[in-house]
Amino acid sequence: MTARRSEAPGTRAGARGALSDAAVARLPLYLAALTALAADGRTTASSEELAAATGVGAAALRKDLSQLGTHGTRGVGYDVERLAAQIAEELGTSRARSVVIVGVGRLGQALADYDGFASRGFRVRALLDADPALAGHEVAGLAVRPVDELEAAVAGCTPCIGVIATPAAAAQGVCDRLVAAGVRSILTFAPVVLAVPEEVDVRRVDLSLELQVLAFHAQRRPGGLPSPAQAPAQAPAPAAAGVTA
Amino acid sequence: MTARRSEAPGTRAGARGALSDAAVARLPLYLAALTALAADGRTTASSEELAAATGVGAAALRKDLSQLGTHGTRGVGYDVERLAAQIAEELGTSRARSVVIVGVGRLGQALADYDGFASRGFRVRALLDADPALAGHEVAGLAVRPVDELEAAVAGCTPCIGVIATPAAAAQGVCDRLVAAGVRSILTFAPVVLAVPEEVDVRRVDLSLELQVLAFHAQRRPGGLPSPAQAPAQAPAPAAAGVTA
DNA sequence: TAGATTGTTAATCGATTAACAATC
DNA sequence: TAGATTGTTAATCGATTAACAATC
Repeated sequence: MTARRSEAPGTRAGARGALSDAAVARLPLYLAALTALAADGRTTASSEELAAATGVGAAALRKDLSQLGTHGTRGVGYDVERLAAQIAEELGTSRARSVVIVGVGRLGQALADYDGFASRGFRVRALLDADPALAGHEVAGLAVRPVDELEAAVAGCTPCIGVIATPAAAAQGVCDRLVAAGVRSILTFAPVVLAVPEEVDVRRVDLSLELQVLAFHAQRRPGGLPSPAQAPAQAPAPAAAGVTA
Repeated sequence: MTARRSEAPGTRAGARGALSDAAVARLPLYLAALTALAADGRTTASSEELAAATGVGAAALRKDLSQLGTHGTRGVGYDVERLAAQIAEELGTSRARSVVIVGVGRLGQALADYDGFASRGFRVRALLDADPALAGHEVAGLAVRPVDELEAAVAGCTPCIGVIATPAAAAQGVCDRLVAAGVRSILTFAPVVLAVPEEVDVRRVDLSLELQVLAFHAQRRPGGLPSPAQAPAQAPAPAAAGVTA
């Protein structure tokens, strides 16, 4: 039941190397699709179905799964329950994982009671904020603690994933403390590049980046933005009006 | 869908083809780094500096910028202000862009007053929610409107980027309405694959996906998760002490 | 000029797609 | 068996890196 990744050197070696980063990022998509299928009472699914449900190519999907060491059945497809369990195992999602959130502004609060975390085995163990006014406040069933208690909070949550939802200026300091406290996995929402030791895994979600990419595409779409029919040449909008319908 | 660039037809054409998706996603990083440098009073920056600040390779960065049609100066580097302006222009960030947010739960609220949006030229024009109890409530200076008014709200916000922050079950319906109302760019936080016509650009941010990817890496990290005990083996710091400098 | 650094090409690396033999 | 669908290989495509000539 443990990670059989470092498997016995007898099993057809070479079959599965490490999954590529791109492949790993697709695993949660497969898992979500399988969960939905299972909820519908489906017991098997073909690579084509899963591909359609996830937006991934069928060939890529089959390759990912085979590298996982799964066993679909030729002529039939994959066993929904079994594959879901296998992916969950692979992702470490079958075990509960602990999370500490630093920064309890609106975003931190939103994350604290985000359904998608709990339903995938993530348990928020502590909420920390530098603002003393917030301390004691209850969010998502947890009392917000002063950031001084970061180390203590992390100690009570191994292995711990740290989530940084502070303003950009505070992020590196918080990151340093998390790392010093032993946290090796960090998800940050602060729009800064965090410096960390090599063994620490940082993933960054930049909300405004996504919007900027959309804006880029919109701008060069044929009828998208460039033709400002009624829009004033440069200055786009007064931004004053109430807009109300 | 040739990425027809509108620029003044005189600038050495042919030099830049369409930027790859990967390159486009790096533009906001460059812009942020340049903004930070400008704030520090720096007037020029080399590709090496920008690479270090963004975590991108210097060669890749130079290639991206040259495809943008920029002009750095050999032996000197890039003009910080000028390059920032050029990238902002390219991203459409220099013009204010309008945004409508559907779903005003915690996440929607967090997005509504996220600094990173406003500071990059995104203006939230309307907040919509299906819950009548929320209607009229003020969030980030805007009154929440009933979702019935979606079409009207979109009409008052061209060109409009739609942000979906509803529960998964509601997402496709909202998406359909946005598309019908003319929205071509959608950012969704709902963990479902949205079906849209080809001309609509959808980007999806899946918060739990990021956490799952972190969990995957943690699980196969040498001292990461597999060892159940407190694993002092590799762990560098005791994690107990106050750590205060 | 001498030193620095870009813009660009060629080489490498990796990921996706297509195809099909294996096999349920 | 006949039909379906996997697992895997080979081909394609794209992105990153290295290197260096151009040139400020």
